[in-house]
Amino acid sequence: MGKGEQTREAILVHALRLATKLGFEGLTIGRLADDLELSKSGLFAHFKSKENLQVQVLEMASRRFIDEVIRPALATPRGERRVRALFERWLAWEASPSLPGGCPFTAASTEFDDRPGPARDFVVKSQKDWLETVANTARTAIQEGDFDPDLDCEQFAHDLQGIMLAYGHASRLLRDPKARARAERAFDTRVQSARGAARTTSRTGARRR
Amino acid sequence: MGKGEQTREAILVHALRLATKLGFEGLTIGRLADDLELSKSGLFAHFKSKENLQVQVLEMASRRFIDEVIRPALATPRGERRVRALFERWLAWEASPSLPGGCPFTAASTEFDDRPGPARDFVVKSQKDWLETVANTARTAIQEGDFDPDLDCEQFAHDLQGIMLAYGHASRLLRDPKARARAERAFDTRVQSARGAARTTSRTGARRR
DNA sequence: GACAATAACGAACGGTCGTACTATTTTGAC
DNA sequence: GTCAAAATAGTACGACCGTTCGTTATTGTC
Repeated sequence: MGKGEQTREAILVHALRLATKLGFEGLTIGRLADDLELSKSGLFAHFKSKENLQVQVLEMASRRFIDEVIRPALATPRGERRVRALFERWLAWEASPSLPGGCPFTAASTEFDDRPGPARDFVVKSQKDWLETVANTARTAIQEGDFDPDLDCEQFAHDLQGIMLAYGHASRLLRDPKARARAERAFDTRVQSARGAARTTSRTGARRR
Repeated sequence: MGKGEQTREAILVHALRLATKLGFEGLTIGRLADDLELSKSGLFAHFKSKENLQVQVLEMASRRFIDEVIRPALATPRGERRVRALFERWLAWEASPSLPGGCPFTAASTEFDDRPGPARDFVVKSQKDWLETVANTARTAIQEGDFDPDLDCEQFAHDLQGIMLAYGHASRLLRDPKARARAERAFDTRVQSARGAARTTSRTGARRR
């Protein structure tokens, strides 16, 4: 890895940090250069525009999200347990020390929802991918016999999204110490209802139909 | 109402409009003055700082929220119906033409959650009040025998918040045409579970215990 | 209709924004 | 160690930011 790529990486790490606290518009090239003790123009040269910088920050966030949330969850056993892993990994992601302002996609979602452009496009794609991953994981939980075959997996993913957004709202804005417990309880309830009539109590490997 | 208050009101109306689309930091005095064909300094004189402007915009949003969501809902019969009214009024609020970028509190929540100051303080207070209103309404639904007496009303309010946030996410960012249906379904499911063992089928006025 | 109070304006301030250029330094291959 | 290439710095730009101040126009009261 050449020198250029090295500093570019360092810039993006810090930029992501900042973006979670100040937002992606609040993220500023001058501030970034000061913090990293680089000249504004030197930093700017790595990205050819601010829009580009924003997109690259989002791309790094996406890579990290896959590494820290999706990949580990996919390494757990299929079925409800994997759904649960996805959720727990997400909670850890949201509370990650390297994201002091919380999930960057949550911030980006409200910030770009009315601002067309490549940044918005990327956020939309990321969120759709994420929802699809959750829905697919729920589908495997059906196949494993954990979830009701009649479960609407897209609805399930949508509902999980709501639980996660509410968690961010309660913990970040309201600083509610019960936020975590609330999120877990909401999750448990939702999973419970997703089980439906799939199985009653015991965890055999048997599949329905 | 004197001339001053009149234009101040007009400014706030448009500022709220803008804030839903551009955010409260993106809201700019120059832009605001241009749009309303006022001088920057003339407009500025109405508020003594931008922070003040932001707070006053939030205050107007709060007044409108009470008029358009809370008050009408409180005019409906107590019990589950009132909870439902609260939710439906909120959906209308979020889609109101005068709020082209959606609910201003949703935007403000993520924007100010890491920025201390009077604006943040006001948003926190607003959201706490709102959650409390929802929880209290759920409590009356318990009293009416519609909801399970063991229902955790704060949890219920928290969950509704998640449903609403997910609705904004799906409709505003993802432009998902099914967003509304998803939100309604999530709401129905949550209400169903809040009923618990309170009543079985018929809607008599009978109370449990 | 006079006249104080209020509202709106115009110009300017120091700052910071993103960006464009040209120079200088540093890097890495030979 | 040389030398082209790559990375960084320096300077400047026009635009807009929030804010201040002195002036002018409008309002509402008597």
